[in-house]
Amino acid sequence: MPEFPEVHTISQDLKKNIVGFKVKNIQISKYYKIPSSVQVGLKELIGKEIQDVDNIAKNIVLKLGENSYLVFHLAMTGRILLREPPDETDNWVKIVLELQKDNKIKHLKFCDMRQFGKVAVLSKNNLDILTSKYGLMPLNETVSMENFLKAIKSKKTTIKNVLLDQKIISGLGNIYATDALFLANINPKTSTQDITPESAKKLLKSIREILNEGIKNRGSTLPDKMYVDIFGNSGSQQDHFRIYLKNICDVCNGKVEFIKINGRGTYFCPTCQPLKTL
DNA sequence: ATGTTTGTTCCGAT
DNA sequence: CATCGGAACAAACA
Repeated sequence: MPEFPEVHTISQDLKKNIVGFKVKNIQISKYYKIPSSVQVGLKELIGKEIQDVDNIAKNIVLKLGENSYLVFHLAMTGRILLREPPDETDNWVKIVLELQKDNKIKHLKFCDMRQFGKVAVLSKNNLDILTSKYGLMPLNETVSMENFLKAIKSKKTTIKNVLLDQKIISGLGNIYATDALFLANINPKTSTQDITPESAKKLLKSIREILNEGIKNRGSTLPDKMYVDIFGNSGSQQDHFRIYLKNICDVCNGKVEFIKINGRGTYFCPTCQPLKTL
């Protein structure tokens, strides 16, 4: 679900709206099964002030002190909502942080229908360890085509698979990877070993274009409405999908093919994305 | 009842 | 060792 543009939208909106607030109380749903160590870590946040919010790959990171970071991973169906009381109407609420600044109260809710999401309270050292597990961030301007090509070639698999491997390239999920490959005219089944410097250059440019557009449009909200921003509003990138969910190619009017690669639904146009082998 | 889903991890097979 | 496919986590929907 949330990929980089969605997570980035959430973390930036949180930053604007909760920095300076203190954690007044924390409620954990009794139906939500998390390790007791995490429950203890959460309770230790009471009384601390939110100093900063950012994201590391698809993780949302709240800084509550030099050595105390609250990290959420939303996986498929996680949501972060910021509500002002009274506010009892949200579904699948697992954790509520009651925040206070002066006389203002806000409720930061972590919701998760399928419960594949993760929450953790990490020390600076453990946050650094988490950070080190992620590969290059395509939007980082210091990433060159050479770095990117080297990362791609470090694994022998399909280009689609390597784009989704967070240890190699971080932030892309199924939707944005699918659209970026279409934009770069690369067949998703192409072997990483067959990617040329020219196509790597075009792919990096396409990934940046699609991620920046996703950020500008505040993410993608599919028909199931699972992703919404912290205020409960939908994004609009779904109105600009290049090939994801489509039946007919917008460019050539040919029939879009739908296949599974590593179990993930993959759309591609056989005409615009021919399979090339060296 | 079956198949599908934006993510990640682990296991066994190859 | 590298990689793949499937299962698992759990819930809603068509």
